[in-house]
Amino acid sequence: MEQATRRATIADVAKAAGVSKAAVSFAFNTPDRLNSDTVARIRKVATGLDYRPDPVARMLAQRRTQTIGILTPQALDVIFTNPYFGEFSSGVATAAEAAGMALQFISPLHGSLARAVDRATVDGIIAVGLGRDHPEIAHIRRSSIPFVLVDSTALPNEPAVLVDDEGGAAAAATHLLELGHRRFVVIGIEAPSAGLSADPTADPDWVTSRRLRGYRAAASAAGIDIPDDAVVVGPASMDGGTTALHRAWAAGQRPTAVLAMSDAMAIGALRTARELGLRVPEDLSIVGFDDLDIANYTDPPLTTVHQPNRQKGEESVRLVLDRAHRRDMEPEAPHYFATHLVVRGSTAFVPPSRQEVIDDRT
Amino acid sequence: MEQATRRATIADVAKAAGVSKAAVSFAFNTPDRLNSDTVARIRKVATGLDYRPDPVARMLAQRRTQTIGILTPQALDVIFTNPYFGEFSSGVATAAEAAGMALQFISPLHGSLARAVDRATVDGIIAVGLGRDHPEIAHIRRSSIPFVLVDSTALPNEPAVLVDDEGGAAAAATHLLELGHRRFVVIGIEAPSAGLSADPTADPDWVTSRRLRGYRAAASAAGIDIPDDAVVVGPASMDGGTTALHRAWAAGQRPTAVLAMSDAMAIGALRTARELGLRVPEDLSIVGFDDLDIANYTDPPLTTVHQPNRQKGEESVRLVLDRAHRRDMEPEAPHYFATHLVVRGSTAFVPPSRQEVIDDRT
DNA sequence: ACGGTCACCTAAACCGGTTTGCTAAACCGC
DNA sequence: GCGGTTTAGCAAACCGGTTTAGGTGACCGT
Repeated sequence: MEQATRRATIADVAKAAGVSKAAVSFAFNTPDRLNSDTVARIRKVATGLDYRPDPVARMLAQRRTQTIGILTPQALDVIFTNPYFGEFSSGVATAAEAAGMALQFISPLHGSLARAVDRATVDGIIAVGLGRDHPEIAHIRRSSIPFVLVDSTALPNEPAVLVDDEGGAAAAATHLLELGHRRFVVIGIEAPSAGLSADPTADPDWVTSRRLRGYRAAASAAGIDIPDDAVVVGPASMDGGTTALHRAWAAGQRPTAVLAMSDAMAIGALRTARELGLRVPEDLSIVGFDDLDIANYTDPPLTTVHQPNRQKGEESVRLVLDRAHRRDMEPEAPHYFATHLVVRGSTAFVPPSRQEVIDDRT
Repeated sequence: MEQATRRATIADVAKAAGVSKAAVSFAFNTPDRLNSDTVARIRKVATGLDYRPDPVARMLAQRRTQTIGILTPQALDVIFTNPYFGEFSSGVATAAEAAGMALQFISPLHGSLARAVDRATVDGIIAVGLGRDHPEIAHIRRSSIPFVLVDSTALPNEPAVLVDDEGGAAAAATHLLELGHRRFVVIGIEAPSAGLSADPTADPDWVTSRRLRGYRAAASAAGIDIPDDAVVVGPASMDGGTTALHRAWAAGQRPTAVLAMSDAMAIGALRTARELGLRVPEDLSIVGFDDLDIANYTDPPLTTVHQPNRQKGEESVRLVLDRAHRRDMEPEAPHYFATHLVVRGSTAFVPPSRQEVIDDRT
């Protein structure tokens, strides 16, 4: 009784309907080429056989996959719990869906990004946060798959989606300086596969370097120095933020304000502050970066640098699709988005009491 | 000068190396079948030509895609910003990576989940949160792609990953009852495409129904009633939680405790409490559900029902891969995970002052 | 009655790999 | 020096669609 349950192929439908494979294909893809009665008949037979064209065969024949890939140097399990990525991907998804494109995530497979790229069946790649030191950039390039770089200035002649990191960072620092703060701790994002390089700012293209330049530019304009030992880094997560600030505190840092390079880390810092018995913003000001949805829901609500996360995602697919369609390869200028400070509740004037504490430290 | 930049195919490599296509294929996949010198030569030629086997052609020939799909009835843009999904997907990614599987997201394409399923090139599907009312379940079934249901009791005879929703919910309610609370507001998750059905508990399989049963079971065991108008629903987001609690308040509800069915909504409720001038937990207790990472970072830290989000993801891929490999289709029992209450700082004894407020209401 | 159009449909090539016989040569023991 | 077994590699079928280049017959005007 039990059928062999092999799916019906286009040949089965053709035979059953007494037409050629081509006719069946036409019936679905370009029905205008067929008599409408024939189309109806073929469609009916197809439905009866529960025919569903094999998407893989279709991809091969058409040489396009209708899929775009999001590539990240970090493993997916960390990516998916990073709300910044969530918002960015959300933007990607919006635009991809509008364009009828499916979405695939490309991340190191057994540790190798190159292998993952080779196995990816995509028409275009959106590569997020690839530093100059990532050799896979060259690999992607050679693969001749259109791509766009996000948050990376590593390849100035390739299409890219960027934000004004330095400007945003400067605005954050300036805000704190205007509130009277002079002693900062900076919480940076560690490079993904930075490997052994102890210096998080070794790569001048890495986001931490860019934002740090912004902080320092504003500070030095006010005659203030942000020394290297006031900079701590960690993974861009809440836990990373908590740990980083604890580490700075343990190392003797007694800031009145914290400049965090991501909201997730800022939320972590918020917790460290509680654990240290510091009230925010009365005892310690904290400003984040990203302006995640959740920045509005913390207590106090987070002062942070806004960047258009979802919009960056949408723009990325626009660029990569653009490039996939007209392959003329004219080098496109990087697309820069503006950033701006959003002042909420986590920053305040520097308290005189804390000022003493600062002078206390040796 | 400029090459035609067509990628080298296996035929090109074969010709250049003076061997057959089969030999090239063997050189990469089953080198044992060839003389090792030949393998080396072929590999060298391939490298020289920058040959990279077309993954699509390979999929077609092998009839497997090495990809698993995560299917959701909601659009991807909402999924990606839902931290519960993030943690679940994180678990999926971990196990998928270990198995060498790529990950694809399947969500309604131009509004149609069925169309999205038909276009998906996956070896297995992990379907999250599909209610009994989703007709696409039948579609997936017919498609003969192995699948596993997550958070859905709609198909008792199919492999599924579930948690003890009722038990967890009962534990949450019991905890509050023991703290003396008697007046609750329940914040539920609205059904995705519930459509016009005003009643969020219309579908007894829907997560909101399951958890509500748990809350009510515990309450009625204590002789307490949770009336329908103490139940408000919204999307499972922070904003959904904020709005829902505001709506309940506006409708005259004056609870001493809030039972939220997701941590995201609980965080939203936390904000509503602040906006209403209520301190948590002094004036209002709030307990969430999910035990997201962030539940540890709110102020106060969130009392919530723990469920193993990542583990559910990992188990899902294990089940679906299992089913894909040995296709014997023996119906497997649903896999249930336990839940348990995690008491943190957002719940406390009901305050006498608030008790008066309650008696105040008309 | 005949060449020309047009509408409709087909045969066959193609996409780029994998896999299944099968053959030819080398090796082997006796 | 002969049958039997390995070893190495090839040709061709195959996966399941799409697409191109015709072919067939009906209709049409003259």
